[in-house]
Amino acid sequence: MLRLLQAEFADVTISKIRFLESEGLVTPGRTASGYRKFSAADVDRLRYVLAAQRDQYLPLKVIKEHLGAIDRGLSPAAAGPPVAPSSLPQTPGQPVADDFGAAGTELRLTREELRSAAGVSAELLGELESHGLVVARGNHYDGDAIVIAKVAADLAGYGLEPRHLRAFRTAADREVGLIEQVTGPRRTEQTGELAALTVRLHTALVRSRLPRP
Amino acid sequence: MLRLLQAEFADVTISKIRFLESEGLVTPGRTASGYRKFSAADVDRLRYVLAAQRDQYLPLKVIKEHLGAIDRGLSPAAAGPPVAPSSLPQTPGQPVADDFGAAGTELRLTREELRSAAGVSAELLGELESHGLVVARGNHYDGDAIVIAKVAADLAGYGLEPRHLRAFRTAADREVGLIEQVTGPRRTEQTGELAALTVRLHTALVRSRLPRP
DNA sequence: CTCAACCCTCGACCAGCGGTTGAGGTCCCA
DNA sequence: TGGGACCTCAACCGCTGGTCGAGGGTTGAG
Repeated sequence: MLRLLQAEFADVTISKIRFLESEGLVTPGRTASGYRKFSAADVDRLRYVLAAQRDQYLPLKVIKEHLGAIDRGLSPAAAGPPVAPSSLPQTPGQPVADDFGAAGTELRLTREELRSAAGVSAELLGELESHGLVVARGNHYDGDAIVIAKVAADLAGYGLEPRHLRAFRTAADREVGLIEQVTGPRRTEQTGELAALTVRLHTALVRSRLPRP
Repeated sequence: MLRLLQAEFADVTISKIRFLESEGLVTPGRTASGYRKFSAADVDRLRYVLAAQRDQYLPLKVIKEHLGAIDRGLSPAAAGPPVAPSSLPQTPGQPVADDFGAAGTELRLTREELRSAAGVSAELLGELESHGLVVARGNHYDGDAIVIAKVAADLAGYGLEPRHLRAFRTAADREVGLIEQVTGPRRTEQTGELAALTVRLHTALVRSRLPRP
């Protein structure tokens, strides 16, 4: 069976297969005396693993998850290729990464810098400020303001204007209030962790309540 | 510009970017005094690199080839996912993390499976249900329920119990209500996009309102 | 029964990737 | 003119994905 796979994958060795087994990617049967006995299904599985490594460069951890998904009757989500650069309208992107750790020095943008970084009109920005969505700290704005302004601009494209977004502000305020009740008003190690958790909770709740596809 | 990318990719650091430059993946301009000066195109390029790493697990060597191909006007060959072994019932995948795209077949877990997947006590799960945080759909639970239950368990470690989390439920309901006002009660292409946007808005708002480090 | 050719396990070791760290120095503007 | 942000370069590091070898059992041909 080793020869069989070697026909297809040049660099497979016994030790590699043993290693893959030790990582839980295959679990061949055993003979009475302890020799491995590979079924056709085991060989298919190995083929899948080796192909995923060679052709998709996937790390074993991810391949293992895929196999797990396949076992449970799902098919692994194959992330498409990222959007090529130099196509400018990048805005509708991934949700913001859940990083609430202590950022280094904060970005300090002037109002004009913020406007151009987010690509929003002065008018929209004004509205966002008057509804308390974007706030300046001593006449400078930080990186979150960029994200907020960009998203607000996108939402405007769906007919949602700043005034419709006030509820988000109050929800966020309440969320932060809750966090501060737990960790106190000063920023600590826990503050970021807690924020990451609550935001995850929020995200999952929203998703779970969306109409089913 | 570092902060700009950090909004999208949590773990980018200055040293990482310098490393990427040393590997020839970006070549930002320099000021007279030797400081790096990143053009919008450079930032796009970095975005591409980081997205490829995070979402496709591509090694830098491969990403570099892709970039080279793009520069020469080609589009990078994206290897499709390998053929699944032993062709089990192929159903579209489980939504990963913050993916609001049209999920295919949902995960369907029994209560007990959910409990063990999330690692929570029957008691906690009961409370979560009675507060409407976790809901069964015809006595099965989906993947979001796992996330919700796990996070709730973590939050319990901070003294936040299910009853403290009701506000999250109502906030999520309102958010979904708003989305449905725009896209209608049926799930469409837009529903997911809009949800991703609002969740991003929420996240950025929370972060912006956290006490400064 | 014996011997060669396999197979097993387990722990030590290893190379490369993808960065991080720190020392030593420059730049710049408040 | 002080301090914070930036520079370079070399050393270091942790993790992944294995390989190697010692020590020992199994199998089948002769």
